[in-house]
Amino acid sequence: MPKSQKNALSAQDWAEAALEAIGRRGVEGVAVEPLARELGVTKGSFYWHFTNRDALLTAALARWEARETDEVLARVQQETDPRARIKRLVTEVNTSRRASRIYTALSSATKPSFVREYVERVSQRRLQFLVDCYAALGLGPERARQWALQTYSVFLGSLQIRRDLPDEWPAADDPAFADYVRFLMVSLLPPEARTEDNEHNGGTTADTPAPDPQAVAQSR
Amino acid sequence: MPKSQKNALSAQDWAEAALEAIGRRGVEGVAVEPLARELGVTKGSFYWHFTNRDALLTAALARWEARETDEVLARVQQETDPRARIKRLVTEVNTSRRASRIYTALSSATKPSFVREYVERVSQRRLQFLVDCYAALGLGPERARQWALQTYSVFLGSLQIRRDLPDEWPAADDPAFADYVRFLMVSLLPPEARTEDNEHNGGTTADTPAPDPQAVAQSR
DNA sequence: CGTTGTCCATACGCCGCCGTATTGACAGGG
DNA sequence: CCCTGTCAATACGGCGGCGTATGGACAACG
Repeated sequence: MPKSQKNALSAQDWAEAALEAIGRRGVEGVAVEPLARELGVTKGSFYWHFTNRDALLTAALARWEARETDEVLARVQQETDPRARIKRLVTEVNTSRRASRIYTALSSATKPSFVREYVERVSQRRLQFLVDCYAALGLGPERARQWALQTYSVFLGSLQIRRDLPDEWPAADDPAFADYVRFLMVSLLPPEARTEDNEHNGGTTADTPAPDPQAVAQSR
Repeated sequence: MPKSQKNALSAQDWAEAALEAIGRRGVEGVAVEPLARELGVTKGSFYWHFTNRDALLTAALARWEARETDEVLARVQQETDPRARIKRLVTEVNTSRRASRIYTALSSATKPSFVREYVERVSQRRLQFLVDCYAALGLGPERARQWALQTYSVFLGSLQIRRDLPDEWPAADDPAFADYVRFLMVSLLPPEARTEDNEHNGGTTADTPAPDPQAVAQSR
């Protein structure tokens, strides 16, 4: 069974290109022939790797779901203190313009109906993660849910504002950005847990030894 | 110049149908022939009222912009107290599922490039309205902007959550909804202005005599 | 009763995309 | 060598949507 016979494309390459197209042109913009042109090949290649366009979309969605749940949450979970985790999630909004474009594109997509399932699962896991964070701060289930919904709203709304009003949003390197994040954390943490305004610990669970491997920047 | 010769369609009818299609199938879903079928006519009718598809989209967008700025803000401005206005804006999220679907569809649209201009103007005016509300509470420009950004994020994020996780969002008639709104208002009002947790006044500007004409419900 | 202007139906050519069928290049393994 | 399996180019039919061209139908008005 021979393998790479030169510059052979893989199904993963197609799925990644599909994700890129989703971010730039929306789900409807994932068309086989234009994608093939961008990859420097023709449809003949595509229909060897996939049975049809829907199969490509499912592959892309599976990739997206993996990245937006396991990987991101694993990164955030390096922070052990719930406050630091929450702050980390809020700042993660500014990590990738591309990721936010893909999310909003998928969220507003309707045509391949199975897209909604993926969006729902990813959102569900993100929200549950926040609920757990607030529960770890000692809040009851109802209160934790309310705080989590509020924080997740800010998270999603920030994505939207960055897209609709890019001029109103401070760049990640702008000092106003750090100011705004500090401001947000005051509203997004219950008063009992508001011991520090920075990513230091407070004493509810554990310490925060993570050296912040993935930084905030890379935006714009 | 004869006018209505029976059940004649107007350009407004087409624009309204286009808006409906945007909400249900996205901007790409605004196709002339399917729309004509839904209206019980053929393309011949359309190309009498409009020169092409882009003209229809601009008409629909103009309609949308008028409704989402002047009309909504005029309604909210019936509240004279800034706190009541802010609360009103937050609860208005739940007035119309249709309006939120149209907004997210437009926000994620890319293909007719002029769509972005409309979205930007509407977002700009909404945010500015919030900035004015917080300025009326006595905050300085920088603080008012931070509070407004936070509130607008919650506003937009709530739209998104209602769409992505409909089961996690309390219905407008659910008592949990009123609970959540009260909870939000605590975080969304600066401490100095947090005199009441309800829609009563506090004494910064004037009273709140509006009899709440458009209620919250109609959701789901 | 013809004329004029409004509103719509029908028919056509075009283009972009989907999916299939067929053929071909090219690498390894026997 | 040839044979098999991998990856891709080409060619084709079909469909749905856009825009045009033309020809009514039908009211109002003289």
